[in-house]
Amino acid sequence: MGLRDYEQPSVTTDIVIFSIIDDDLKVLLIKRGVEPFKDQWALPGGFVRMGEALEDSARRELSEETGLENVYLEQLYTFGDVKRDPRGRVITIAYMALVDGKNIKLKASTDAKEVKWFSVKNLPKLAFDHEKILSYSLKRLRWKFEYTCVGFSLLPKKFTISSLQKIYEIVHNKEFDKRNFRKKLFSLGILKEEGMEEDVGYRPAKLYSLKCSPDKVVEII
Amino acid sequence: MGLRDYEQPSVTTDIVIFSIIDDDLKVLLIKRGVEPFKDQWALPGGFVRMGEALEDSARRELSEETGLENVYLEQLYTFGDVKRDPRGRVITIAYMALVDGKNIKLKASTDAKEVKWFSVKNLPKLAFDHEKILSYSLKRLRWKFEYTCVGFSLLPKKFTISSLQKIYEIVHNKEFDKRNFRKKLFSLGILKEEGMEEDVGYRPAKLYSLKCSPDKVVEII
DNA sequence: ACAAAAGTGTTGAGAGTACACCCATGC
DNA sequence: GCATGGGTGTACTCTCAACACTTTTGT
Repeated sequence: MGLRDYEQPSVTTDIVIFSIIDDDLKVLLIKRGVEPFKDQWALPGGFVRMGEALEDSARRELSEETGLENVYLEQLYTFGDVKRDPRGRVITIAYMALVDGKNIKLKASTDAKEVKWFSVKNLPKLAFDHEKILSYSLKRLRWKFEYTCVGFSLLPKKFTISSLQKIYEIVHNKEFDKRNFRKKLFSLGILKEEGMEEDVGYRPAKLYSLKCSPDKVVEII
Repeated sequence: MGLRDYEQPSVTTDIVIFSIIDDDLKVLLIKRGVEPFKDQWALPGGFVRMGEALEDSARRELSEETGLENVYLEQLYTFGDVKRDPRGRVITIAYMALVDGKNIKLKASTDAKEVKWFSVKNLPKLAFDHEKILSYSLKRLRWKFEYTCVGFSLLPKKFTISSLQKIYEIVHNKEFDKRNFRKKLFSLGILKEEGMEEDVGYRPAKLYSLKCSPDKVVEII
């Protein structure tokens, strides 16, 4: 029996890009330039090309909106409700990316009139089932923060302990004790010393980098 | 721009059905009755129908092979390598089901010549990328066992503490201390008393049921 | 009385939590 | 010398791990 004996749905990838900007957890949204949902905010995404692996499709979207490559990217979940797209049956594979917010220049792409960071505390109404996708990603993000090193991906390669602590405080929306946070991190043996900060207007902090993969399972908090 | 302006891949669901039978972790495989990979073992699966939600497709496969409904089912991951199917571009959404091994009558379905439980320690060569899918599921299974109540889904509604402990020992392939295991479980407050075993040839044990959802996050071990 | 599995407590070690002060630098 | 964030130690609590014997039932 051949493949064409079955009707085929369309397949897209959508990508939830998180970053920390101005001490706030933000997500990147685009304003749609085409129907359906023209002029509404939505997650960046697009059709998977025939010869393109799923992750490559997500990376392509990511790069089109942010110009970034080599960032942390993980497949989240596949959403395939029959009526999630008014054009017909469209199944979407959602990805989550974590990027270092500094040094990103946003560029509006072909399908998007506008590209903007939104605080997760203050989101607009979203197209399709993107609210569902986003709320799922937020759960996953918080959860992965506790059990893995993914949080480090929101920072530059070399970072200070207190910048890392701030990231954790923002994502979990609560404060941690400085001494306990440092003690825990050092005890995990995942940090490598990388010299000192320079040219800051106060006592320079030590810089560290991550020795292990961001996916490594460790209980950070 | 319409959906048909893009070539469309085919979409299937595959399902990894785990059970504990004869004190061993088993997975259900079918022997394929059609090309490609005719006569090779594979995970049960099939094309997603146009008006069918993804999870419904997986439940349909599950029911076709085992006759079971209302079992624990979770979406795992979506595999979409360009060359994973020799017929063309086929993206598959993998699901994992956990079933109580007793009282299952297997039935060969239309696409399958044979249906059989295999020990995860002794698997045959599998069709497509099903070895990758299976190895991913095993990781996820062990991991979910530690952090959630999913393990209970491998048992009947009412179970004894020692049958539960045995499940955990089989999945993690190591032994646990009886007193510590019981203490931990009781301290979680997720068990409800359900009377006693009857007609066993030794001291009857108390029966319990699970008060919470199998997905509830608790550190069991 | 014996076989088979059920059920039960204590102790020691290690991890987590709470808590406050001095230090290095730039201006 | 002062403002800014960097860096450090201790005591208490709680959880986890190790460990062996008595109880109940059927035969």
